[in-house]
Amino acid sequence: MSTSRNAGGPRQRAPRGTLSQDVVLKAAITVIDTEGLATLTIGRLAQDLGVRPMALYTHFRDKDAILKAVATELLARFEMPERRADPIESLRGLWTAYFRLLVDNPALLQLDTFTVDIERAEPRFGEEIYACMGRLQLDHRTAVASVAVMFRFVVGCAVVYPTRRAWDDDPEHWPRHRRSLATLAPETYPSLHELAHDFPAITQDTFFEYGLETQLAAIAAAAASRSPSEPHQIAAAGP
Amino acid sequence: MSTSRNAGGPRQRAPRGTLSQDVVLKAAITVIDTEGLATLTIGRLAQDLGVRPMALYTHFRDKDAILKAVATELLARFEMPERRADPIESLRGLWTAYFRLLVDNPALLQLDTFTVDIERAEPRFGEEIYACMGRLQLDHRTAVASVAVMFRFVVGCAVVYPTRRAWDDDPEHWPRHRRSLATLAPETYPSLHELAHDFPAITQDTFFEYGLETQLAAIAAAAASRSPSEPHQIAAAGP
DNA sequence: ACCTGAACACCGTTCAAGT
DNA sequence: ACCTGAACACCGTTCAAGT
Repeated sequence: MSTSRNAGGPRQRAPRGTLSQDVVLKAAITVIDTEGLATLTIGRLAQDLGVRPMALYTHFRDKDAILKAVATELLARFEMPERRADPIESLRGLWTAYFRLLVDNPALLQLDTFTVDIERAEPRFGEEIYACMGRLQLDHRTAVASVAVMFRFVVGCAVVYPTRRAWDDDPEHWPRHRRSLATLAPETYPSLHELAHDFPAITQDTFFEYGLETQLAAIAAAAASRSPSEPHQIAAAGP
Repeated sequence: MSTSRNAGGPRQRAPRGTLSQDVVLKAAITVIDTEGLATLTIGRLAQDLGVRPMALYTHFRDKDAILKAVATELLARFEMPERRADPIESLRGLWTAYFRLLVDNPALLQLDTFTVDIERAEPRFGEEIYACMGRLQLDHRTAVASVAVMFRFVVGCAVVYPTRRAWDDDPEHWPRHRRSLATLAPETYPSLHELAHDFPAITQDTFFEYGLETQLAAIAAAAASRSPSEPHQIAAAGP
């Protein structure tokens, strides 16, 4: 099951074709997917590949070059959804796909806040997003600001996701949280104390959807106020 | 100007009272504020304090204990704004203060996504936020979801801030960006290509304000639909 | 009680040497 | 051209020893 190529016993010298950029990259991705970015070291990678650490430097200048390649590879996992007739529906699909990409590949956010900039890394994503904005007849400033806000919201959801995802699965988490709220002095913390009786358990995915819908509604409202006679559903992608 | 206590020449043994939890913590904060979290090492800290690395272990169990103390200290920099008559205005002030905390102390986000949970670390913040929600007569579910969305948006803004802040100050950035958009094929990327002519330069702070206002408007709308006869401005914090 | 030297198990990486 | 051993400059940390 392991990709390790050293079967125990005295270690042999690895044959000449053992490594390549692609093989190293695949091994790195495997480590990241199974055990996380923190466990990815040159030594570990060499061990998995049945090779001495220095062998990797023939194929990559340094660890940073490997990480850059990893980021590109993970970004390529983005699945562009089909374009829908309704631009608001298209936006919903696009941003949800982007959210899923970041949540399913948390290493992307750890690697570099810049590499996560899908608008530049995946021009097709930016094109689709701004095509929707155009179909909604939004001016450039409103379009760019809306995209920036949505981008930051999605990044925030994804950053916070790993620590909080465990709460959704732990049936004791919210009861425990309510109990801790109940211990707060009602005089100094009346509002928090009141929440102790009835604290709604909401999942991470629901939080994302709630914020997504709020933002989509704001965009739809801005579009409606701009072209009141023309509902956004029938706006076509003109020349 | 440096806090270093070794004035060159052969190093003397440091006198007995040199270190304390507080002194180590202050030195750690100084390093983080001036040169960032990445440069904070036990060795560097010891050097700044005119002491051998091992001396630190008398006062902190390990580096992680130092980082925890640092996080607490940085969180304590949060400045609670005055409560306003209008709950929406209060929310604006509270979230802006939180945004400023994260942006001025980027180490907070690097330390741990959990420590950044000011709602728990600073109960007064949570209390003020939910007091506003109560004054707006929002049900618990809407209140919790709105707070969660705003929290994630602020975190996203702060995560993205360091890399993008430099763009605001670089007069060549947006022209360069427009030029790179112009190189895209107009047939495959019509919407991006169109943006090349008129790409609005918007600062990080403006992006935050735009999202903040959108979210506040959504909250005000939810409050208005809940108690149509009672504008939120005059809602009092009664029992 | 507090500071230290020596030593250990890790990192990533350079450089010269093998095949 | 590709893989490797030895060595280096870093990490954080344990442990026994100094004062």
